[in-house]
Amino acid sequence: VSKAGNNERPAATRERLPTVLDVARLAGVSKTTVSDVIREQGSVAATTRARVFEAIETLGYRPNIAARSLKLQRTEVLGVVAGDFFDPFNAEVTAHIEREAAGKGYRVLLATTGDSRIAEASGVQSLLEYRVAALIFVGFSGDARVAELLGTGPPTIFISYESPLGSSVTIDEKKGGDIATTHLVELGHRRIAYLSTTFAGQKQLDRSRISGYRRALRRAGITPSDDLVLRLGGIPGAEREAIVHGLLSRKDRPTAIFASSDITALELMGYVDRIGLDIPDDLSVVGFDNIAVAGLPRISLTTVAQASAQMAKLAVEAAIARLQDPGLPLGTQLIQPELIVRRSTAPPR
Amino acid sequence: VSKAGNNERPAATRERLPTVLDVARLAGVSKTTVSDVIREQGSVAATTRARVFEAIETLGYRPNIAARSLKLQRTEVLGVVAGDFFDPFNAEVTAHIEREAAGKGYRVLLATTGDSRIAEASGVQSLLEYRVAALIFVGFSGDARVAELLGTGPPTIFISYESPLGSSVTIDEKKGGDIATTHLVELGHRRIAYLSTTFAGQKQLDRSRISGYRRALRRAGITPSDDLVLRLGGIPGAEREAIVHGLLSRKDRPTAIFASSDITALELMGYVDRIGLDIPDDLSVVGFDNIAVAGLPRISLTTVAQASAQMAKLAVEAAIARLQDPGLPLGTQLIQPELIVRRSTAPPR
DNA sequence: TTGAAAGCGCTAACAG
DNA sequence: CTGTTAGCGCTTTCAA
Repeated sequence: VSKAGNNERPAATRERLPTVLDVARLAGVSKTTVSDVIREQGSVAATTRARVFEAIETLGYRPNIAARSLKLQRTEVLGVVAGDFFDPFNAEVTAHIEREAAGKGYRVLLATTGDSRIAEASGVQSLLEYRVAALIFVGFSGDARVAELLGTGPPTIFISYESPLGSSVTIDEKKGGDIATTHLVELGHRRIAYLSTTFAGQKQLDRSRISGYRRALRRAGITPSDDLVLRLGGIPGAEREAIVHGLLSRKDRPTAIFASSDITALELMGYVDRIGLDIPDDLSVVGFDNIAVAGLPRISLTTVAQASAQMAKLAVEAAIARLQDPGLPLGTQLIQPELIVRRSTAPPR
Repeated sequence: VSKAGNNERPAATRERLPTVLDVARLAGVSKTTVSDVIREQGSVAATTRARVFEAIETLGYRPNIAARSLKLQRTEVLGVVAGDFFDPFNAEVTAHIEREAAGKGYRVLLATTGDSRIAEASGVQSLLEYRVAALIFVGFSGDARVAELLGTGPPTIFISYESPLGSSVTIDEKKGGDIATTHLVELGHRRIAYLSTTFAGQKQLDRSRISGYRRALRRAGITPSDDLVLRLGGIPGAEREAIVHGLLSRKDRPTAIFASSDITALELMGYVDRIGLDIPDDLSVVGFDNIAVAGLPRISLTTVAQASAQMAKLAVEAAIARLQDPGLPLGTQLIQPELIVRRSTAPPR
């Protein structure tokens, strides 16, 4: 890390930015008129308007949003709380939320939690201090402190979570777990394991997917075994690999694994490759999310697709709808999961 | 998409949130005292303080940041302008920026551009209206309109870009292009192509990496050929594949390709797999960025690493330093690129 | 140790 | 069609 200074003149002490008053003076009108021109409201004579625009231009005037929000008692900012962006699913959803929000004139204020409940709670607290117009959770731990904060908060939308605290946009998680497992059952697998590495917080999500997994097994006449359910959230990487290694070394090792997310499936594939087992010949793997990389030929992961763009769109729309009509009832928008069959699954041999 | 309403009572009309004044009244003190307690300033008697805290608690009071910023004439918000999050490199850097900023008491206000200059300009404009304390660009198009906006703006830090408009945190792009190409040369390759799909905006970055590529070729006594430089930014996917297919169908086809980013390399690998060529036996591929998936066994992409966490940290630190001392000279923090050799490169056969 | 009052930049009555 | 004025919630002199 080297450092190359350059000889730019240091920025002069930051002078005050121009205000409506400055513009008004320069244009020879009152504050109100300037305000009206900016907001395209009231009726201002064309010539006056032109002068105002000119003044704005020459001064480089930019409205101060903080002052406006203070007066208006509302903001056009959406608070987004997301786990982290190392799971591309979160990043993709957040990107779509931002695009969607920007299209509707809203900005996104971000708080990532890095899978820490403390960070989650303090992030939410902070977003609330900014008086965000609405809050969108891209995944939620269910933390009680956060729930309490939300009580007096703005409209809240949960993605991939359901709670009476707000509206939800989620796929049918249980059904997702079911179709993934059913796919494996139909291929002829009997010993099917479940693997999750989602952080300790994401309990609800884990539970729904597992219950779908169990339902599918039972329907096929297979008794679910707790032995085959590995929840490795919060466990460090090396230890995780050892546990998976253990699972795959048993004489009655599973012939298929349903991973609770693509990122988990990818991690698993790494372990499996290192052990020297072949996917799908020795082991079938199904993921969940259908992140972009899952479709790469090298990966070709069979997975349950969540339409991230659609979910983001619905979440933003729901947030704004609740904003415009606070009386709107809460509800859940349930998206249908879709199985994407690729080459990581095959009949057991 | 089905919709399940539930019977929650609709939120009552949003009553005004409590203010310092409400707290003051309840605690039987003045606004000033409340303010002092909150900001842990001045000297307030312990008993008074306790009463104030109690009032805050029962009222569920939360300071209004907009009002505070208006008074203080500053915010603790960092504006982040990023291309999009479909390139995991951007997502990773942004995630690190957010973590780093949060640790220092700053929030991140986001504007993604989706590779559109219009979105970039309007996003910056909007962030400036929010009076962000500093701006961090995760990649920049170099657009002149934006440059103009920045003239009167807050401290600006560019990641992966250099400009007199602000400070920079970037790896030595030219050297990166050089070491990637040199690696291929040393393996014995002579016909080495360059491929980029970065959006039309990212010219500077493309240019630096290409110039490193050319330098390495010349050093090896190879004359760079424009024929082998493919810049496919802005060209739709199907057409791209056809062009790459064309390149790889020539009788004197290249035996190696240096891709300007991992995401481009991944895309390329997909095309190559579909053509039926083997990597690395028929074609060596080097990427740039070292995003998380590049290390997956299935991908095992040789690449030039950019330390995204470090870059984010330096960018946030630089931003805050400039905030605290506006007289600080601009400068570039140059990070050294590092070649990560994996299994996508081998000698030509 | 506490309180009164002014003002940050903006919008919205309400007059003229 | 334009201007005056009050006030959003907060911090900060300056007095008491």
